[in-house]
Amino acid sequence: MSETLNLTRNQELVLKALLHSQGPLSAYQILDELRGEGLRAPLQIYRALDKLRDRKLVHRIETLNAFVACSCHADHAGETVAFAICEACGKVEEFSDEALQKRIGAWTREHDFLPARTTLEIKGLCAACH
Amino acid sequence: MSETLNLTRNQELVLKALLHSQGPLSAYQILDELRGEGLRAPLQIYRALDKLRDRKLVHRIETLNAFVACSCHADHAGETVAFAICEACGKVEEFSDEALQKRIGAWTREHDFLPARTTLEIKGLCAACH
DNA sequence: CTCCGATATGTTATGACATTACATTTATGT
DNA sequence: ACATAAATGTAATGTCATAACATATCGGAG
Repeated sequence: MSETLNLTRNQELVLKALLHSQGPLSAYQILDELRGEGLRAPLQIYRALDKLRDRKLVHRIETLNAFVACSCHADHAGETVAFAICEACGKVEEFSDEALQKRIGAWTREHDFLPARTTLEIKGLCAACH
Repeated sequence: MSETLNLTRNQELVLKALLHSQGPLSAYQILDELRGEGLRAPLQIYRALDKLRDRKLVHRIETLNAFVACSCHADHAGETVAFAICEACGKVEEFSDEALQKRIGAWTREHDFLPARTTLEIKGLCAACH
């Protein structure tokens, strides 16, 4: 799978670290996990993350300063991705809601605002934690 | 006005700095503006910001690591506040959209997620900048 | 194949944002 | 006026992210 994506070694290591993780990881946590693989500097992680984010294989969670592997198997080009973040267990649920996007689009049209990127993050307690 | 809010000196200085600003300010930018008033340490700013945020007089823009004075004169207790951020001129438009909140509420109910705080930030170009 | 440009990597240093810990002062209520 | 809670001052440190520069690797054109 990763092979067909033509990832470089560092990119693949970073993506795997995120895929194996239960929750989001900060760049420095990823670095710590990959020191055994020879990675030493934060920039090595950030560079890999940048490429992975370009390809939508990884998302940044703004409210956590952390990163998650994309769990949406569809190709969400252009789509806004949203997150529900459990403050108890740390799990992050990624979703994309058509109606929500329409509603955001309606607001931006009404206000003549040209949207580029939308960040939507909901913090609370997931089904398992309340 | 500020007097009726019973703000402390530091809180008032920080709030005024934000009110006088065209756009969002980072805590360190606020500090720089207030050195003349005798403030010296980041913590003095962060503490004032925390109190102001508790009282919803100030909001944090997560995607900018910066803060804005609340521009909504209504009392938005419990409401989700959203932001449209112009990447050209830096202006931040604060808004609260009923339909949007309903839609987010619908998603959380469907997924049995108990929401606490929602962050919604749209980056793009404002009417004046495109 | 070999050369070249583009891309990725390695490394050090530094910048930007935020908090911990502790001592002191000021405000508030009884 | 006294006790307690809230706010303040200060230094040090922790966390997140990027700049600058040198080197190596990949992929295509000749």
